[in-house]
Amino acid sequence: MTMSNTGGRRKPPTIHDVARVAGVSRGTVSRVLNGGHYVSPAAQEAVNAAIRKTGYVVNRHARSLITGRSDSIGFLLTEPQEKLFEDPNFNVLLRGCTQALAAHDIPLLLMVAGTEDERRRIMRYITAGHVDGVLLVSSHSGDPVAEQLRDAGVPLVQCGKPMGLGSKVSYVAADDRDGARDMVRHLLSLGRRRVGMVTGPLDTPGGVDRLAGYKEVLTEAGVEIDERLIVSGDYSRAGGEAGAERLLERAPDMDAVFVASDLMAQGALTALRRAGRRVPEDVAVGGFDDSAAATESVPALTTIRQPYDRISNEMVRVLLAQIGGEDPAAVILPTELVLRDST
Amino acid sequence: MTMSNTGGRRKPPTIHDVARVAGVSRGTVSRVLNGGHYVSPAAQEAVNAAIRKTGYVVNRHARSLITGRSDSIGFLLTEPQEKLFEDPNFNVLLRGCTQALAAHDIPLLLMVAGTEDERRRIMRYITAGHVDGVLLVSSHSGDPVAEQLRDAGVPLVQCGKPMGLGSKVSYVAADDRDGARDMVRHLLSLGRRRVGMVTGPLDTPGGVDRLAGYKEVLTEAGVEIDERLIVSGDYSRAGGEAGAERLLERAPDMDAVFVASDLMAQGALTALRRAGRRVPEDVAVGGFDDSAAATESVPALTTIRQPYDRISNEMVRVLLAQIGGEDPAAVILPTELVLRDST
DNA sequence: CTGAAAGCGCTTACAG
DNA sequence: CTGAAAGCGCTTACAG
Repeated sequence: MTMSNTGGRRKPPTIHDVARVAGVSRGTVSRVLNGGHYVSPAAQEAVNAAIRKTGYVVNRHARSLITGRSDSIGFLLTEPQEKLFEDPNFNVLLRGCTQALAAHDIPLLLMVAGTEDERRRIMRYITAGHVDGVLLVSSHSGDPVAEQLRDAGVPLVQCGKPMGLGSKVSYVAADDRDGARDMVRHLLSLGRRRVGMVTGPLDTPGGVDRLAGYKEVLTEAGVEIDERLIVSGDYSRAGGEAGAERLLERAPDMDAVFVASDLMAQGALTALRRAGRRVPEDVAVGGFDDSAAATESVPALTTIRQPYDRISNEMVRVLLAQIGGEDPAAVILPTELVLRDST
Repeated sequence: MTMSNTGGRRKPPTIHDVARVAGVSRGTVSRVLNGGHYVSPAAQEAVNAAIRKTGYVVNRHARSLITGRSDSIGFLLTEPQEKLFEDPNFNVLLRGCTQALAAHDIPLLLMVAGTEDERRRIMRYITAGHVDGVLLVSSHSGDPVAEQLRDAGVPLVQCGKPMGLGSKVSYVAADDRDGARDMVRHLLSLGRRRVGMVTGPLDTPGGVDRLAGYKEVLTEAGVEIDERLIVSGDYSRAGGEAGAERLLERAPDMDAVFVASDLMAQGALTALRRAGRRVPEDVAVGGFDDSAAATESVPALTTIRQPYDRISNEMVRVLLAQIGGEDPAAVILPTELVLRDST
């Protein structure tokens, strides 16, 4: 049981207090704190008892001053459009990373670099060594921040595959192409042949790779690729709505549509409803992400599940490994087709 | 321009380097860093130039070690049900606080205390002085964490009014009662007389106060309060759906319903649609929050806007003041009726 | 296995 | 206004 200091902040016990109570030197206490190597069981025992008795918690500032590590991680969101915050996927990711780090007793610093000014300030903060590494979440990958951090030698893991080639940056991503393939195969299996697509932004991996998967499966199935059936979106609900509208104009005989995000698919549902098309009877709709938007939509969306829990866990794992000296790594995680009412 | 260290992390410059370049003592550099009092303009100048030249950034760990302050703030989320993360309001709040703090150059540490274990760990972390203060966001206020922090003398601001009386905790909240009054008055002005309500949880201020506002206005208007027209919800979409369903059973003649959150209102729309009621023709629906859910709903929700930007700004302001020695304070912010298509 | 000692980078009285 | 010096709480070689 820790001592409760009622009212006012009492000066917390230091390693010196622990040493005195345990009847050992401060060096020995420190050794116990740092893994217990080269410490006799008796001393170990005495120190642990003293820690419990005094309610001692290590002063991280003092420790960091000497180790040069901060024992904290930055979660950096670069979002020119302030959009990512509204993305339901972002929440899952943030929560996942927070908890994965908490399991290692590492605090997460949330940093938002929306403007050029903020970007500069945060870069200085990071490169001054105030965090040991960075979990980077940006919308349009190929972000200059990623390169800057890498060039400054800051351990870094990106969420999603970086667009810039040979950038030598760690990342964790779902298998976009394979997920898209699963969805389009599913739509074809329903007998649909006029399958439209609303892509993501084509300067993002999710934009490019999901489109690639779509085209591949169609080609493999001997279905001709019709460019009128392809429009690009921006991952926003409004973008999905506009995209579906355009598709209906250009290809009124469309009987299915693969929309590259659930949020956009939600917008597409609105456009289809307005156009008098029944979902899934007239047009089957497939989304991507399996975010909250998928279950909230009416009808609920058939979609491709991105394993966000695993993604955040892997991001943390890879980052900690890199901080520990390992080389950068890329992790691609499998997706899963989730069947609901929209197909 | 700061020096770019390409590849590998070079040892950052210290106050000693700056002193040497500026031709002054480290004490003088420190004084410039800390407000520039008792420093001659010449020295001031020389130091600033040296800082620019060396790219010096203060080592916060060393500073914290001596000042006893951490110069960071914790954003603590206590959520037994992991629910808050999905709440669209939460995002706005988190982003607002992050940016308000960034303006003061103060990093925000995100902490999630979902389980008893996490709560314990985080309490130790906080009381050990690793943050200077805490922004507390909890669903059910009257949270034991708030009391523990207050008793430990940790500066603290809660989002939303604490339920426990006389708790002497700072908080920032929207005016729930007044907002509810505005909404119900609006519904009455439409000529509706059978106005139902789906409340929030009655162990939260938003639950209690919005209900109070509802009853007051009805009474003032000479409309009898019918308990069949009141059901309680849990702020979830599903809860709103179930609530509206129950209301329709108990009071089929209901011609309007005030739902205590947009998310619940979204659920209520689903239930109404299923029951064949047109919104707003048959039943007018009013929400609360003006969250993303309000504009995403079909029809878009008439609602009460909570000024989340101001709330987060005020939370930060009050917390920093309290850290600076001021007494706790309560801030109640006005709400605003936002008219859309559901009424 | 253990203690004494140096030192991490800063701030802050203390003299001047 | 300024410098020299002490000290914040820890870790880590260095002897033993």
